[in-house]
Amino acid sequence: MPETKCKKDEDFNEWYNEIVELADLCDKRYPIKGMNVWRPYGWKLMNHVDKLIHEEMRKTNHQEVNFPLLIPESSFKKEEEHIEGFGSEVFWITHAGLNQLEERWLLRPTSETAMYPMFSLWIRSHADLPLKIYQIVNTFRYETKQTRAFIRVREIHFFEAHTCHVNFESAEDQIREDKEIAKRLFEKMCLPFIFCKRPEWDKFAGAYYTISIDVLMPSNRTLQLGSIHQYRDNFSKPYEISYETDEGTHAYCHQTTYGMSERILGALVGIHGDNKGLVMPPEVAPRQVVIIPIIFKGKERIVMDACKDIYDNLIKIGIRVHIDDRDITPGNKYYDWELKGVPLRIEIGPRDVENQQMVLVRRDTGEKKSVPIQKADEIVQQIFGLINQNLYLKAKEFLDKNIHRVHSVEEARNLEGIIEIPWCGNEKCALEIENVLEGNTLGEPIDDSDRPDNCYCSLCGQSAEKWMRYARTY
RNA sequence: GGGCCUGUGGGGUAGCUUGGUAUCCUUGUGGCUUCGGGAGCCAUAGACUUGAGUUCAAAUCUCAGCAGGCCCA
Repeated sequence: MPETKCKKDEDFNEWYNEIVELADLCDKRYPIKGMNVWRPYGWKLMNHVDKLIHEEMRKTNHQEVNFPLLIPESSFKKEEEHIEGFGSEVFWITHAGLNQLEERWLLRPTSETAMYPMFSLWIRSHADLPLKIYQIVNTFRYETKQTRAFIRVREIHFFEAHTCHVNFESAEDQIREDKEIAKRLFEKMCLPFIFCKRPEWDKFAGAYYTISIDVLMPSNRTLQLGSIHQYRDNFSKPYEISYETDEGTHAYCHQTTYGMSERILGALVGIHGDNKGLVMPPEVAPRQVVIIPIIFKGKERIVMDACKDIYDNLIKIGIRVHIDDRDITPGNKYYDWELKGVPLRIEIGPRDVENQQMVLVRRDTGEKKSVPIQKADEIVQQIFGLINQNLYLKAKEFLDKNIHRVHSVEEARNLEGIIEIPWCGNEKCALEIENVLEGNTLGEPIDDSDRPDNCYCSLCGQSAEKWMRYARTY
């Protein structure tokens, strides 16, 4: 049985490193740390994830834009907290050709400071609001820590939505919509997640508050897949994004942003994969069905014809299907497509053609069965449903099993995964809990209104204000 | 910022202690035979991170650079 050298449940990090290269997702040999080459299969996969995002944006009336990569230093420096947060990790451009630039430029670490001077020009009246735009572009951060394919990189494949609203309440409505987008999107990718409201000292630089979207990787470390930020008027004031109200007065906009990256791909690989390779949910699989002809001498024609019939049948209902007619043995092809995570395999040999049957093999369970060729379209769609359900439930079960609500650090000490523990609201206590638990503060749950009544801060013993989540993170 | 380690065909490796002939697996290419879980045979291609030094002779020893990994602050 051919499998990865490193086993997923023995050394997850090594397994992950092995799999991203074996499956042709990326090439890490590019000579700059944290900048990997997207290979065709990986890029295709990313495009399919992006396609789901584009769909959501269309449904929610966001317009796509594309801003320049470079930002003048003066634009960047208008919001103080923002500079402090990003200052140490931006790439600077100081020269052009043989000349030193009069004003330095930087590669966007995110696009607030590129967009907001333009927003200031675009928005004049309440009729221009809400403004809802987004882009999917590369952003740059000079990471000094260890980099990891798709998880911690220096050139980030970044989705960012930016919105402007007449007031705080309207921006809050946007955040409600953002949360719904996340629920729909990640369900399609079979990725159960949690929302966390990040603690004051760890929110996005310049934000009023930040909500993170976190998944739990098999290593029991969390991976943040996205952020939703409420800016209030923190940026609109320094960038002078104001409008004329219907009463003729002037007011500053309230803003939100929504960010996600190729970390989604990291989660798909890490959460669904196994020791045979990737396991892709049908929604994002570049190839959803692969047909393997089993050719015997003299029977080439009838087998290929049957394959073609099934192919036509599936393509008609929009399935991404591929006939693998390479001149290598069938077994070789099986391993290849299992490595790439194709959800469903169809085998057709002379025996099947005779019986008007085909062999179906599920990637997620390995289950194999013969079904009538005529019903291919119907059965394939039905099985996609089962695969989605199975992948989601497996991941959900793992997540639920590893969220632990406890009342003291002693109880938490030997637990893996995500810890929820009562906390008094004092930053010092939280940081000390981080030390004791050797984890990071994720934030407080927002999706349940549970308050830790009659509970006491697990550190100082004062009456607890909220549940706080801790975990080891990527 | 401080410390430690590594660099050999496309990939994975042996050789380095004790200087002299670069090993094995995989992959690529051409051909014949094959095809229900990585088929076989034949032919063929392909590497010592860069520079300097020591030496008759350097993958091997020394120094420096570049690149990567890990640990600490």
